[in-house]
Amino acid sequence: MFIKIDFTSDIPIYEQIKNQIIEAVARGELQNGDSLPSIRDLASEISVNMHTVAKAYNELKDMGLIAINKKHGAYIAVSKSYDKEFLNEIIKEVTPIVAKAICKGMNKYELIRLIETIFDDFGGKKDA
Amino acid sequence: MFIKIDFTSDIPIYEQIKNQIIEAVARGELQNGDSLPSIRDLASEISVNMHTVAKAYNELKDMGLIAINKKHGAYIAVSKSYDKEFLNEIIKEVTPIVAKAICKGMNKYELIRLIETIFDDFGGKKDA
Amino acid sequence: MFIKIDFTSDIPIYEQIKNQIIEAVARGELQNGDSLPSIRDLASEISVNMHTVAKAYNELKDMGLIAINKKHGAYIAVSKSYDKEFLNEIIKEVTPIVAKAICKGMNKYELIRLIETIFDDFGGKKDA
Amino acid sequence: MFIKIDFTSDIPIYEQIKNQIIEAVARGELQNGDSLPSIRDLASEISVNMHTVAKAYNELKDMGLIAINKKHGAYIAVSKSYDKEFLNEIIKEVTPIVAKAICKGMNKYELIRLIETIFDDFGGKKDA
DNA sequence: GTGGTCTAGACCACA
DNA sequence: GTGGTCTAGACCACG
Repeated sequence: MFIKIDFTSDIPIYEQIKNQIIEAVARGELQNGDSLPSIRDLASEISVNMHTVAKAYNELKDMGLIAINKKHGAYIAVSKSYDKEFLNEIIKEVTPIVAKAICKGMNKYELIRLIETIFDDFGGKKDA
Repeated sequence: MFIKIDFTSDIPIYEQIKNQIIEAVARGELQNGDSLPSIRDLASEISVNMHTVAKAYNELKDMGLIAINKKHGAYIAVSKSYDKEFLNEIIKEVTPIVAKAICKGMNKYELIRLIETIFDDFGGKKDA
Repeated sequence: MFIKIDFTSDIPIYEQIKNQIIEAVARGELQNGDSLPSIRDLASEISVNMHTVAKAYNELKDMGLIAINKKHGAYIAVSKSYDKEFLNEIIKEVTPIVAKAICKGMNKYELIRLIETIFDDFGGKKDA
Repeated sequence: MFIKIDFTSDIPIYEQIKNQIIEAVARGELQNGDSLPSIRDLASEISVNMHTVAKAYNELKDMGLIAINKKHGAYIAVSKSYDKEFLNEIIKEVTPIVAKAICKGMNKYELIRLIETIFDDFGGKKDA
């Protein structure tokens, strides 16, 4: 499986798992219907506890990115729609980063270029 | 003072202090040489522990945003220059957010517009 | 057959089957004597395990909604009478929902209107 | 403390904790700002594991009923507003119960009386 | 075989 | 002293 944990990072393990799955979906590597490894399988593969993987999966479920059931385990099921609440969340997350960039003298076009590059690295063709 | 803590948020208090100071600098409200309240004053004003304010100030110092000395206390001392390391940090922070936005169906131009708006809200004139 | 399973839901499948049959009876679509599909037929139709359908049927039998025999299979056999025990069960189920609604600021008349609407959607004429 | 767990019930312990707190809020016994026992205290008091209480508290937080922070622990912080999503959730929960009642021959007015009684038991004066 | 719940006990960050 | 994260290992319900 594609997930790599950095045990020295101060980002919680479950967050790392979550992020890597989100990024795989953004990259198009995981598509609707694709199934994720079972909680126990992934846990043993990356040498973490079952509960840690379970927490990641549950938060992905809450985000509307995957569905979980006992028959098929966890699989990608993206509900593609962003509401005002989601936008506010994004804004809250991005604002301090933008502020930091401004403080360090980054200008608008440099920042936008950066975002664009990151976006395109996910396979921006989809939206070109 | 301009700092408002949301004790309900799950962003740590020291992080909230840090962010609000960063944002005040980005907005131009705080400029090089402006002095920050003393640790004890700010702590008592916003009803938090001195350690908490100290932690925020120390991290701001490490970021190169403020300087601290016994004579003048803490004051803004921005070194407006970003190196590759800083860029990598920004990228690491922004990447999962961009991925999340893509998963939820946001396209590149919507995302860029969002960033632009946030940027401009800080008083983008400086860099236009 | 009229049953649709949502494999994404976290309501167990056997519960979904049960609920949909109960609701069909409430709507009057299924009436006393009407026969239900055989366990294997329904199972294959909605692509679930036979055990799952059997569990749903058994619970419906325990509720006094259907009867099962080898000759006719499962058929609707409602005993329209509720005792104190049934009332207590209903109360236990409804209480936390009412409490939640109150916490969220719903008032009595809003709640009652909601229940009335749900009731009428089942074809309230029968009891008006 | 007021929480009583039924270890023989098939309702998960964390759900029982959640419900009892919701009901205490609905009854007005717990009001905005009132603090809940710390996770560990409540856990030891009702003889369950820390994590079980933590799960209950976290779900209450997600529901917008309590806030949690390290300074004050958990305390009531109701966000009183119900949106369409909340209504849909209530409807989904109530519908099968109403259907069951109809099947058993309950009529609309009996059902409404029942709901009214439950509502009033929470101290309906607030909304009279 | 799948996830869900629960326990016991540990360590850490925040305040 | 508070909650947050993580581990190890158990039992159960669902399918």
